[in-house]
Amino acid sequence: MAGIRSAKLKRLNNAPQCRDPEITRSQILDAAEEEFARHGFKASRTEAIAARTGVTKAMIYYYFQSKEGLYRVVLERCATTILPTLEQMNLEQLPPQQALEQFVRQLLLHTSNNPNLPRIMFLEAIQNKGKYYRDTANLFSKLIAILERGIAAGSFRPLDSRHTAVNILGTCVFYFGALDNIKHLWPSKQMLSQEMLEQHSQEALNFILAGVRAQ
Amino acid sequence: MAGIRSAKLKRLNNAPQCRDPEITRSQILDAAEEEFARHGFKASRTEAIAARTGVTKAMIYYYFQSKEGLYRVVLERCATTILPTLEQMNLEQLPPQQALEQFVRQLLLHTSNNPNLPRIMFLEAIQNKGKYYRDTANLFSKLIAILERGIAAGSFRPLDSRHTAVNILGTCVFYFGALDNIKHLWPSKQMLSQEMLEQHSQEALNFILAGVRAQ
DNA sequence: ACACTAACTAACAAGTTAGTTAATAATATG
DNA sequence: CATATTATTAACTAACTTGTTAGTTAGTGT
Repeated sequence: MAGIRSAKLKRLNNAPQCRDPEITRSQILDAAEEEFARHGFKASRTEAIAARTGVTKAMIYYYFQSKEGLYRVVLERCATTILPTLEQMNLEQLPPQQALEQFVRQLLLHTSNNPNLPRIMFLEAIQNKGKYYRDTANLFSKLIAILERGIAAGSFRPLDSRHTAVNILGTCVFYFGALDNIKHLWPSKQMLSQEMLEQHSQEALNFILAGVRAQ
Repeated sequence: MAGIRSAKLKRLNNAPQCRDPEITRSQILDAAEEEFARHGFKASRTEAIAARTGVTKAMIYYYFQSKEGLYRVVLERCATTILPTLEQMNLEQLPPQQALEQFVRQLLLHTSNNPNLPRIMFLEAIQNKGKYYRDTANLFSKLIAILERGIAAGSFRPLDSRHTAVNILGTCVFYFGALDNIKHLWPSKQMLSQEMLEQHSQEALNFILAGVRAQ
């Protein structure tokens, strides 16, 4: 147990109280993301977020004005990356099967890197009816376009593109949303370990490609 | 604006104050199920549940002792039906393909009749880490058994049974969990209408059967 | 060394929410 | 029909949570 003076200079697990706005701000965001992904907006406690960060509750208001302000920034930070990446891939120019495979691979990679994202989006949609964030629309329309191209080309079976898009998205993200419902199936594994994420990605991809293929 | 006296005798939309414990109890349960399915345990307000029912908050404590007591009963009521039904179907005796089809049909029927169930289970798992309810285990082991039988018999491709079980369950219930994320895809439809539920069931079944089939 | 500012804290005010209680209205029963 | 019982309410309390404020500490330029 170090002296009071030195403890005062530390943050969290012996990280020094940094007094660096960039760092503090992003530490609060990280903590908030975890908290919001578990509890949703309303049931999250600003006090708990502050405690995780190792900083006072007042800092949330110093940097983000309100609990809602913090929540908005968390949502924005979560949601930015995937679409631009998909745009760059020029999936329209690939044959439908390959386009679908690339789309799914990218989505799985993205969720593997941001496992909180599906839960935050669920909770946001369920609890706040998308008041603070919508915009899964673009993702869906990209996927639907690929599916319809594939049906027209005869490489996919004659499926309903919208329902199937939902089922594909579901297969990719359900694993993350249901983490705590299913972890008992792998008693000795960490659900977010590299190994498990790769397994999930591989199995999800196989399942999806088999699920749409014209026999 | 009717007189105060007459207003006092009514419940909800002009339903008379019934004073029937059976009815009141189950009305509270219905209201609580909706509320808990939207907000989870912590963020649900007893006041809001009471208001939905058209009864005073104190009635929750009269019938269920505590908010937690009410929540437990809601969870139990949600979760009871599916497993016994599956047991009675003697799926072990059917060939794997048929067993899987029956399993999935039954699960889809059950979730269609109880669309709050998936969301409540999500929220319970995410927010409370299954403190109040676990027991998706039996459902999973039944499904895994069918899959492994099918792989051994060569009627299913060589998939990972646990991951695939998760993907199958996910395909069945994701629709209900993500209701608010996806409803924009059908601007003119009601997501829980008979028509849409049948479509979802049909498409989910096709997707799943195609997803596991050998070759 | 000194003034100045940005980052931060502790303590509190205001509002919300779970749970209680004492009284009252409807119903059943002898 | 009087009385006991059960269902229900209104008004309250205690605990909790958001947001505020007044003041403290650490760094920076002079």
